[in-house]
Amino acid sequence: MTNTTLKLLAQQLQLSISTVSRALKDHPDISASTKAKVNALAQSMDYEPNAYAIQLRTQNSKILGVIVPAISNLFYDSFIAAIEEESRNNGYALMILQSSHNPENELNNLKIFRQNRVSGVFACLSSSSENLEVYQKMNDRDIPVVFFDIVPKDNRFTKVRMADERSAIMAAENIIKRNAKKVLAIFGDDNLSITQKRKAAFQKFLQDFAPKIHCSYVHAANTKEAEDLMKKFATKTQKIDTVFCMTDEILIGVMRTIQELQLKIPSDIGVISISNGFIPNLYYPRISYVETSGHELGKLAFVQMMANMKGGKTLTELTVETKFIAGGSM
Amino acid sequence: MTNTTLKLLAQQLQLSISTVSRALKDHPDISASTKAKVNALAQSMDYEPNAYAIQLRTQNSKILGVIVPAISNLFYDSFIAAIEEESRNNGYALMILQSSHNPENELNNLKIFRQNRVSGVFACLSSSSENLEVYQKMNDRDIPVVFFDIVPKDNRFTKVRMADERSAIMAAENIIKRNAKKVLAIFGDDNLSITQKRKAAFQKFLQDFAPKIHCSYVHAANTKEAEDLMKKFATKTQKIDTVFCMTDEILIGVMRTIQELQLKIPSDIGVISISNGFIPNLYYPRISYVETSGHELGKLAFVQMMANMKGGKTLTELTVETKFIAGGSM
DNA sequence: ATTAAAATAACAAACGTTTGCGAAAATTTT
DNA sequence: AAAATTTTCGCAAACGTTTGTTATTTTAAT
Repeated sequence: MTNTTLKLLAQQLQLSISTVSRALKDHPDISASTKAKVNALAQSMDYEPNAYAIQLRTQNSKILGVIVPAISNLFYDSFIAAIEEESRNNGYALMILQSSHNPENELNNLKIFRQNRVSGVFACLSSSSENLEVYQKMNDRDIPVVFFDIVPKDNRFTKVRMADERSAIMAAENIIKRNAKKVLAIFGDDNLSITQKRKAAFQKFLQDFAPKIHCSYVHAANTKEAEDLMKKFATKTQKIDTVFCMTDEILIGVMRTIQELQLKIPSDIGVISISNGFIPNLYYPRISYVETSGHELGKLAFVQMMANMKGGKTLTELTVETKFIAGGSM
Repeated sequence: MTNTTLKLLAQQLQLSISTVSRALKDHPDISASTKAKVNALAQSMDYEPNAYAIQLRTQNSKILGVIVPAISNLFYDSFIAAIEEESRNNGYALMILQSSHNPENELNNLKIFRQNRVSGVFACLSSSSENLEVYQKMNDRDIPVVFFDIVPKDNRFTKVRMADERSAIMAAENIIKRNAKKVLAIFGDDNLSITQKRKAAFQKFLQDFAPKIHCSYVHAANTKEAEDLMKKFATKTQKIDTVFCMTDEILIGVMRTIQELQLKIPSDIGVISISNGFIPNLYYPRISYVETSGHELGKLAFVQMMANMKGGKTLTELTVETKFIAGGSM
């Protein structure tokens, strides 16, 4: 069964293609009566305009590209869900590709985006040290690029990200408020700028405002490392009384150890993390966390995208603020 | 800056458009020397073919549509990740739309798919009692539809899903093996056929092979309900010794209560769930579960899609087998 | 040196739309 | 009733490809 086209409708109605086209878009040139006829037939033959023909003619694809490191990820999920919603409300569809943290895939994805003439792309870098030339070329072609989460230093681009320093400071604030004495602070991959920023801010704040607190700074690349680190520090003679987890992965490892050692939260140990909130709520008591909302970030990114597409360039680095969500773990 | 087109290349090279087109696809009619020239220029002007023009001409979009209830979902995530990977390897791109469990959105998404002339669609029903006519129309238009996870009863369609009965039986087996006396079995939304199947199989198996076990069957629509139900049953005089959780959401609620009441796993209470494995591994000890792999399902779905697209109709309902993953909770 | 065959490249139509422009029909104004 | 205006619609070109057919050139065969 072949698709219904304008031509087909036109033939059936003994009208020209252009008249049918205009009738369907409620063009003032067309009389009400023919509009009615056209719409009726279009409905009954369930005509759907061919998006490809339209794009070819209008040079406007109504498709936005998204590159994420992984779809299977709490944070990126909520980010995608947010821009999907916004896109839908604005007549756009999303083409989502994952880079799997691989720059080669990322490049290939961009090629697909260009072949599909996306009107814009949301990109999360798969590696911090990246060749940005290809993104620049997109911008040159008037295809706005909005970087999110893992963004380049280069400020020729529009970027949105969480307020990383602020969130680390918030965590530190609450550690001081808890009156902690001995803290274990577990950070993520040291190569990521996001880690460095958070760590620097956290460290400085603690030293400035609570120099007496003894804090051990360590890094865990994954859940297992976090689990082991926690075990090591929790069984020392000089026990820690508070642990800070920079990511969900770290929190998961830490919590496994806490449950294994049957430590009581918050009396034996206080726990605070940075998270979008899903993982912290899996436990009892709920873990207190500084919220980094992929959803919020997605909304902001979309606004920026629209701004870029409408007006001229808005070359700014915007951050979305974070807030502290009190659970029962501090 | 305008996009590079075949026409542009042809003008620069003083060749016809058709020659350039054929040169780029290594057509035997074109001499090696011109091919070289064409490729060189195409490269330097970084030409990317316009996917829309190609689709218009060839009537083949190389895009597959996916409808999931929610992107932010462990199971669907892994499903999407799997078909994304397969698609990429086969030259397809994905258009992912979420229905948010809303049939109206689902309908609208299908419209977008048709407008974009997708070559096939993977669909997870947002409601069990659904008007399938629109899907039938897709099939009539030679657009294969592969239903996954939540599938219609109607067997005009290709369906893939987890072996729901088997997984429920596996759980029951392990409950018997544990020598449980008093069991709480929490199932999900009773309206879903997936729930009914699992429950029926579970119940029958338990009655047939261990009629002495006392089992309470309840339903929880969300995490909170599961948490409350668990609290109610765990504080009864006649305490339960084992709990079965049909979904991750339920497991999360149950675990919150278990932690709150400080029950010891597995001595005070045994826990078993059906899950893709992420959530069960967040706890200590790790929760034993029957694995339902979205990844596996995705791969199977893709195979079915390709089969449908190549050969004739393969109207079958395939299931992917599940396996029991022993944690320390039984 | 002719002719036949093979290699190479150009022509043109088609895919389904949109849209500027012009033509015909209907209506209003003189 | 003729002219001016407005309403309604059709024509044709264009978007960037692919591909069947044809034309030209080169090479090989007689």
